[in-house]
Amino acid sequence: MPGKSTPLKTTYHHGDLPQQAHQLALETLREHGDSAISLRALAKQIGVSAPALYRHFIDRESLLAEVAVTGFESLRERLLAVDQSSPRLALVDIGLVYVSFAQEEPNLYRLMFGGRVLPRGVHPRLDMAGKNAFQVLEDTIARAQQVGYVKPIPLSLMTAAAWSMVHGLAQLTIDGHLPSAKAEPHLAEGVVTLLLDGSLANNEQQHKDTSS
Amino acid sequence: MPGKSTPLKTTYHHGDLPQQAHQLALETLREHGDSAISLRALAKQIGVSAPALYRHFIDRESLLAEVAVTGFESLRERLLAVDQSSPRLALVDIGLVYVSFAQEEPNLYRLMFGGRVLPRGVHPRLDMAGKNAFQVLEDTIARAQQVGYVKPIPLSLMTAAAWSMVHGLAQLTIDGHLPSAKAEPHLAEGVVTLLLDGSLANNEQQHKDTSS
DNA sequence: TGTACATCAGTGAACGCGCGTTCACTGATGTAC
DNA sequence: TGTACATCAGTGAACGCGCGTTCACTGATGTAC
Repeated sequence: MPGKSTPLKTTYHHGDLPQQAHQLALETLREHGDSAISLRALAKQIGVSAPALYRHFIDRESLLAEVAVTGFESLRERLLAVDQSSPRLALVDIGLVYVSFAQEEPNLYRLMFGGRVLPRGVHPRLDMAGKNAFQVLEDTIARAQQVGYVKPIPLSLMTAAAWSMVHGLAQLTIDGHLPSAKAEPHLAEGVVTLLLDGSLANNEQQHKDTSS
Repeated sequence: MPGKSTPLKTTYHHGDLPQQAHQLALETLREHGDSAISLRALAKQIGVSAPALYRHFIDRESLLAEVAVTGFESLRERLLAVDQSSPRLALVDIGLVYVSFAQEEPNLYRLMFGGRVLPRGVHPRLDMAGKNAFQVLEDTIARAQQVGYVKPIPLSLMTAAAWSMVHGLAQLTIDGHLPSAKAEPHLAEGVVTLLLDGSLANNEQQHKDTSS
């Protein structure tokens, strides 16, 4: 029965346990949230004994941390895919991609940013992955600032403001405090452009943006 | 032994169970987060049997909901206490008070807005309490708009933007993604004024603000 | 003012559950010679 | 190419735990007359 999906193998060695556990944990997370992830249940579904998982994960929390890490990596990739040819549009798009990610993966997003389950400073790889994703946002702002598009105020303040905005918007919509993307398709766009064109944009000075 | 704190009573009736349970739950939440709240542990600490709590709370979740409700009420009171004589200053202060609340009560704030533990639509009183707190923010923006201080764009959009900003800033700082208020005392002020003076403020038109 | 009685707020015992994790182990795999 | 041996990836059993919740109950309280 355990060899059902790999009928050629006669051995009881699974061969793919860590990846499969990771994948199943992610699916459970998506459907039922992080608190529904249990090593015993995972092992049972995979068809393996629970202690087997301890060959690959130190404990439950480090499995969660791994899932969160890949979450940050996938967020980072999406952010990197944004067209950077126009600093202004890039900023808006970064914000929208960010919010979309949260809306498509609410439970993963909550795990990544929830704070309760995986506090900062405990899993260095996780902290690093978060930083890397965040870095894409900061780089985009820095680029826009070099080109004169955003106000000449400290980059860290600017970034904090932009990040707060998209993060807050993401959280409030996935938690049902603000109308969802379905109910109000243009809310995110409105909010993000309001922030960027208002707070960040340097309206008192002609900038050398290369976009149309 | 159970009558230790109320030595005059000879009866085993507690008399104050719901309030005391509520209070102790709040303290546990503050120190260890919502997942640490258990009815059995609560009852044990109070010196009462666990089933006794079911005289006053339908289940664990409704106790959590009650705690969250009082959280919203206390947030609302703090927001209402803000000086409203100057629309612009009122807006900034509302934002700062909001963020301070989250920083002072991170676990309570997470319970109120976490989304995982208490989803919207399940506890009507909770939803209402959240709405009432939010309303203070909206009213403040509306007032500023009437006076011409903020841009003439839809109130709901404006409110969503302002709320996203403060909520995001709150979450990111309490979860350690942005420097804490201790490390960067002026971050919140900078971010909030950046938003308000930039995105919301109507810079192209003289407004009739009554402040200095 | 006294009493019968309904209601209320507790009790202890128990159900049934799932969890993370450790232990001593066994069988499979890979490697050095 | 064959073999001894270290290492690796699983196993079943068990530890110890706390949880939410239900049950039938008892003793206290409040109320109608």
